[in-house]
Amino acid sequence: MNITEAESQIMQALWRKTPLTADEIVADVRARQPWAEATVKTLINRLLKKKAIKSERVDGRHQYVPLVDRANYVQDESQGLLDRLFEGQLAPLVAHFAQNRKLKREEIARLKKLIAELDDDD
Amino acid sequence: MNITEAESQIMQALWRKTPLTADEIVADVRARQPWAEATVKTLINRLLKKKAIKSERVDGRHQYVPLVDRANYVQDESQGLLDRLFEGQLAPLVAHFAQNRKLKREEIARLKKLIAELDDDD
DNA sequence: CAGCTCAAATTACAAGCGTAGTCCGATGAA
DNA sequence: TTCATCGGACTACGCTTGTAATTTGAGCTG
Repeated sequence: MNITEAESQIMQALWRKTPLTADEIVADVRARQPWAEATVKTLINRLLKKKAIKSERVDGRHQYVPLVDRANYVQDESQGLLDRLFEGQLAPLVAHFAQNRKLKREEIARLKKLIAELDDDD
Repeated sequence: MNITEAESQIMQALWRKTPLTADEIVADVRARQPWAEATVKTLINRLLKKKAIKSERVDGRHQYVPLVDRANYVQDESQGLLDRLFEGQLAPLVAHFAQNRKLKREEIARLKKLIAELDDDD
């Protein structure tokens, strides 16, 4: 039930806008990836088989809709990374980026604001 | 030159302690994964072929040493995730976790401290 | 020296994946 | 009605990955 890297391009398209026809997916994906049309079609079919998306015939054409939720997917992927590399926690990741000076001033500002709001919320 | 999920277990072992003999790697990895010894050996060899680790014969036995740097690997993986799912930026990731209430009070505190220090540093 | 033992290297093999071409059936045009 | 077209389904194929067994080679043992 795993969505592969390549397949995730199709999901991204559907997450941006739903539903889409096969053509629209192809167009969206091909704007980003140098794949043949047939390749995108294959990916769509694999996702159908995996029940990650579904299709319904709407007057002649197929419309595709995601069945897996983006937030969910993102959560799983992210947590997976944290688990593999950062003992499951977010702070060490942030620390890593901080240490490696991979944070632009603007990002720091955003983070700061975020954290502050968090505090309020909680 | 890609390190797969399974292979990364061997890397983790070597990053924890270097150098290690094949036996030691096997022991370390098998403490975490239910893999046959042969499997771990295979992974070691694939990493050798990929030049992700090297071995040197030290009186009869082979000693294995990582050639790729952990910080580097972590950086690449993390950035990859950010690129794929968060427009390459850290703040959206943190925001995602925040929104999904995946942050424990303690983690928030840690983040807060981190960000504060960052500010100082910078 | 002949065999045994253990580590290292080689080989195996199915499933998944990236990448894509081909086939088939419905729909519209002539 | 026949033919061309087009979208969707099916087939293809080599590479990678997970998982592991088998073979080889070097040193130890008798």
